[in-house]
Amino acid sequence: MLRDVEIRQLRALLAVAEEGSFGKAAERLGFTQSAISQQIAGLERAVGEKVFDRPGGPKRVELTPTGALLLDYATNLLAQLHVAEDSLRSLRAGEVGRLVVGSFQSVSVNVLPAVVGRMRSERPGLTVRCVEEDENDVLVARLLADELDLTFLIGAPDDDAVESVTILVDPFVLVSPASLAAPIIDPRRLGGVAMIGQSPCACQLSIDRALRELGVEPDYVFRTNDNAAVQAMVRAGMGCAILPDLAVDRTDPGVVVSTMDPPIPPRELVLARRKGRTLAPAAERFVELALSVCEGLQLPEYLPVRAGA
Amino acid sequence: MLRDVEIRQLRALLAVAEEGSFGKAAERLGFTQSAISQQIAGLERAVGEKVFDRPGGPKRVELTPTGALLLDYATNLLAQLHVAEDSLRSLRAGEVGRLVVGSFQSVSVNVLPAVVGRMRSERPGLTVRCVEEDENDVLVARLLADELDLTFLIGAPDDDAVESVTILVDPFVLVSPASLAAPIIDPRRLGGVAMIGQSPCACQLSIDRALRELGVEPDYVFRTNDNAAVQAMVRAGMGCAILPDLAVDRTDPGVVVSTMDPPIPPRELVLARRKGRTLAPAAERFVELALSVCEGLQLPEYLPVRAGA
DNA sequence: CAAGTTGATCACCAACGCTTATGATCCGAA
DNA sequence: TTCGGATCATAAGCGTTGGTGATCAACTTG
Repeated sequence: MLRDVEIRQLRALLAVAEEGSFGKAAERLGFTQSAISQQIAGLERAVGEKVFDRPGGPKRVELTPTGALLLDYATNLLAQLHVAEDSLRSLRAGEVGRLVVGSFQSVSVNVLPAVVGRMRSERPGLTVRCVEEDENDVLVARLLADELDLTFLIGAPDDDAVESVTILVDPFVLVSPASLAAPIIDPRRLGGVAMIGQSPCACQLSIDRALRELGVEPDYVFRTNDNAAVQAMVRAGMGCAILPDLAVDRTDPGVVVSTMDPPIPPRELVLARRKGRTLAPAAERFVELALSVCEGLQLPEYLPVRAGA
Repeated sequence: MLRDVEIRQLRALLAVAEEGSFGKAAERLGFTQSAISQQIAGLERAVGEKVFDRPGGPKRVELTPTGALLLDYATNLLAQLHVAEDSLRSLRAGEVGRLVVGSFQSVSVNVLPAVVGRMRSERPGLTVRCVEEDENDVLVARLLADELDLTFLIGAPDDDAVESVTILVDPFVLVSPASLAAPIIDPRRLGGVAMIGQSPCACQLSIDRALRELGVEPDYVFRTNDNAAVQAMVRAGMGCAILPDLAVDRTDPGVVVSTMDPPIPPRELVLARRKGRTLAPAAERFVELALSVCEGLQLPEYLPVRAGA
């Protein structure tokens, strides 16, 4: 039945119907008249009935009712193929395509807006959706569940189904109240000092580990996952905090931000994707833009060099 | 580009996407794994990019963004093909299809309702459209212009682009006022008798020709194309009329209907179609039903035998 | 009736597309 | 780490398909 019609035959149907002649149709499609004759014959074999009445001689061939019905669908079908082609072009140009990015607080505040902004100005039609999660593992899980195309993470994950590129090395800084006589610089002096911290996320755990290696057991008097809240606590003189540089509001006159000496290992911000998974061009572009934005961030403020200044 | 994708490849795309495996898809479609591999490869060649990510090993193959986009269209396309198949079935069953029939007054009143009624009870979904024209030639012209699929005509047309079947031989009868002492039977006695006629259409002309051959010059005191009006005029005693039997209302007690002796040549009602033109099954059925309905009409009332009775 | 259309058909041949068989790759268990 | 199992890719073989070019047959027109 119709199961074995070929697109080529539908194109022939359309051309013949419009031209009213096998020969003209052949010319239009770049075939010989013989080929068109065979294509239509094949179509008629598949359909089981004639699709054209052939009056013979120089008269136009005319569609049978069956042919007219078929032409309707053929036209539609071929049009859809063109639409598909256009969509494909748009996809290639990065103008469309799902783009769901996993993120977390400090990135959402300091990196994402710039990246998304540049994406949107480059590709006005595209929508980027962001999903925020505090836990690294949750982000990885959602990436693997195909809910995310890309995700920001803290540190390259230990999962070989995931591939990641480092986009920013974000050093930890010590934040102390401006009211303090001399700001603390040496983390080893934090023993016995009241501190503000986060609940034990990946980031916080790495800080604690580093402090213990320096022989310091941190004393957290308050914990919150809201970076601004941490900073407000410090400003209020409730204690000191160690925060990723990216999470600190440096315009706040109520706190002093100091590079630690000796430093503790900085956190790495990476952008992760499923290994072996092809991404839409728009997503690829997102990675490039994220890298470019972070380069711009690193130079003025976060360069490791500054640690020695 | 997309210009040379094949339906077979879209089917493979769909099957692989659903099964998550080339092998399973092959099994479903009745091919070998190798064939599917080649079909997908061909599709990817046509599209210009990979359509599936192949993780290797027993993992599911997964659509790339391009593949997902393409699948959308493929699904749609294949669905349309199924719809087309259904439509074709309906057409074959005579459930759908344009059916425009040309007609004229006496047929519209006495034949069409029965035929259309049987069509509609046989095929509830189908709509039959009727176009009424008084002139035979106009009907033929509209048939040739493809505005009509079929048309009733008076007499087989003299045009070899048209094919016709006689569906009814309709004798002319003489209609005289009931008030008349003795109804006229011999048309030769019509000389000098006031008559009601139609304007000179094909039908009227053939009556006049026949009368003249009998040596009678008809004297029309009133002309109208409305058969009921003609009969009303006769009833009112304004004169006699010669009408096709089919056009006469025999339930009217105000007139006397008589078979003429000698008779004049009856008119033939035919159903005409364009020669060499395939008709929709519904139209073919219409012809059959028209024949059957007219057979039913002929027997009780219009049989030529009755002329001798 | 002859000329000039037009579609159908035949013979031929290249290319396609399927199958079978084998190779390469990856995962997971031992 | 290594081996077995599963998966897709690739190569060779081969029948079929689908193209061209040359007629053929049917029809219209002068």
